[in-house]
Amino acid sequence: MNLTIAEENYIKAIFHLQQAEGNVSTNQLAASLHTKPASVTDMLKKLTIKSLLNYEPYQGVRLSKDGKKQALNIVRKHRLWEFFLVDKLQFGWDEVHEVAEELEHVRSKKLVDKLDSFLGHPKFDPHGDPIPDSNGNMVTIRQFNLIDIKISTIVEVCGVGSQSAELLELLRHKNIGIGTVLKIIRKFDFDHSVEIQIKNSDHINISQQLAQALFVKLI
Amino acid sequence: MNLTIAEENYIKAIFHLQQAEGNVSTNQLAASLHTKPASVTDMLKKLTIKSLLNYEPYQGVRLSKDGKKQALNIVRKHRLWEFFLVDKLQFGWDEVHEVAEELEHVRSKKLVDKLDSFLGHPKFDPHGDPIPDSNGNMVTIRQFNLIDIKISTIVEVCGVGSQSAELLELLRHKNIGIGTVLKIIRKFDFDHSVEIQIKNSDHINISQQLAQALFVKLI
DNA sequence: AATTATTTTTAGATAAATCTAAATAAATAA
DNA sequence: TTATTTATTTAGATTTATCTAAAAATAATT
Ligand SMILES: [Mn+2]
Ligand SMILES: [Mn+2]
Ligand SMILES: [Mn+2]
Ligand SMILES: [Mn+2]
Repeated sequence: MNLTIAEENYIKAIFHLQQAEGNVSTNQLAASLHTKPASVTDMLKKLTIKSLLNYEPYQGVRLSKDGKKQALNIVRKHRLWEFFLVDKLQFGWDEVHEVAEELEHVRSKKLVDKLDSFLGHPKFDPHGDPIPDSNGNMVTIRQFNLIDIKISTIVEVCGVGSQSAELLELLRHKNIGIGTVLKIIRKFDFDHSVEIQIKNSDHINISQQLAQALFVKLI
Repeated sequence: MNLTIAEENYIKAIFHLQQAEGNVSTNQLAASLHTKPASVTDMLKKLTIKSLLNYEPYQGVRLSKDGKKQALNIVRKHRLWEFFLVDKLQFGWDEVHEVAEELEHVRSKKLVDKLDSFLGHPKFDPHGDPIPDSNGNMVTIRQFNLIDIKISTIVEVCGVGSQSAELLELLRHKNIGIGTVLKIIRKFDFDHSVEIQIKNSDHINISQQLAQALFVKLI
């Protein structure tokens, strides 16, 4: 069954939202897709008929098994294209999201699989998010929020909490990216900021907001 | 001014049709876009309002200056993506048209220009068609129809008359592609077939229809 | 429990892109 | 030159995706 671009964007948004919380509400979806609740309700009815999700009025939605499968395929395409843009075309990691938002809708299984080979079957996209394989499986690593790491621990940045241009601009300025290895030097109770050290360079200060937007793994 | 995918497909179709003939008729466009004449008329009115073409009822259309500029940009994207698919992703030249038909609509000037660099600024797509640069300029080579070449002449295949899967399948079978160098051995008056020789292999016979679908240059 | 506020759905419109069937214009043939 | 055929346009519908405004359901507060 072939989905329209709008339908694919809804399916993907529901997928991401239901990871965090349980049922996804109409308002959440409207906010996430920059559209209006009334439009969301219409689309939910349509996707229900296509049995991509389970929806009862006023109760929010969750993807069906088939819906989840479709979502994983779109996420796979999105992240593979992001990897391509950064790795092959030298885009900055803060510039690729929008473009991938269009490329993800190109329909050709052969294209995706050949792209995957060409890129060397990458496991993570430029933002540290795992790339599903053609069966929808992806690696899961135990990742922690930087704000929760104890002093003196050495960790590696492996993900960011949002794709916003503002966050990525700040990270670029502080020289922090996926794979950056850093040590927690000190934590301040007043504003919950964190002092860290990257490699052997000077100590730098990370605000509470920024620390909460960084996911790390122990090494 | 941002065009929809449907508008871009119309603009590109008009561009290709007006190369061959003068004014492009409603029926020609309908056939080329696999749509109905009534739909074409509607779209022509819309594109006229956007001043992308000059249209008077019953007289057919031609692109305006701006329309031609838009068309060249779409053609550029289409051919660059085709080159990418064949050169980097190992697609066959007979498999790329459909996929490029979607990729050509991804809107990002930066993407196109970076792709162009990544590919090494190719001048021709896998079917031998010239790729416009970012200003809309493309090389023009004097090319002839194979059917018109004299006996004993040595030529190089540089283009095909159509992108149809049927043609490309036949060419693949006969081991003929862009860049193939061949010699005209004999021409038969009965069916206007042509006997040719590729490199030092055996003579093979080319039907009139096939010879008319092959463009070559003198070397 | 009754009132108020919030969320969600329905009703009714609109714009884009398409279609079929009918009307009209242009081209061709008798 | 009139009649016939062909090409093109108009009229009226349909599907998809959106919106605003109003109604209804649910949740939160007195
Ligand atoms: Mn998208
Ligand atoms: Mn990403
Ligand atoms: Mn296209
Ligand atoms: Mn081509």
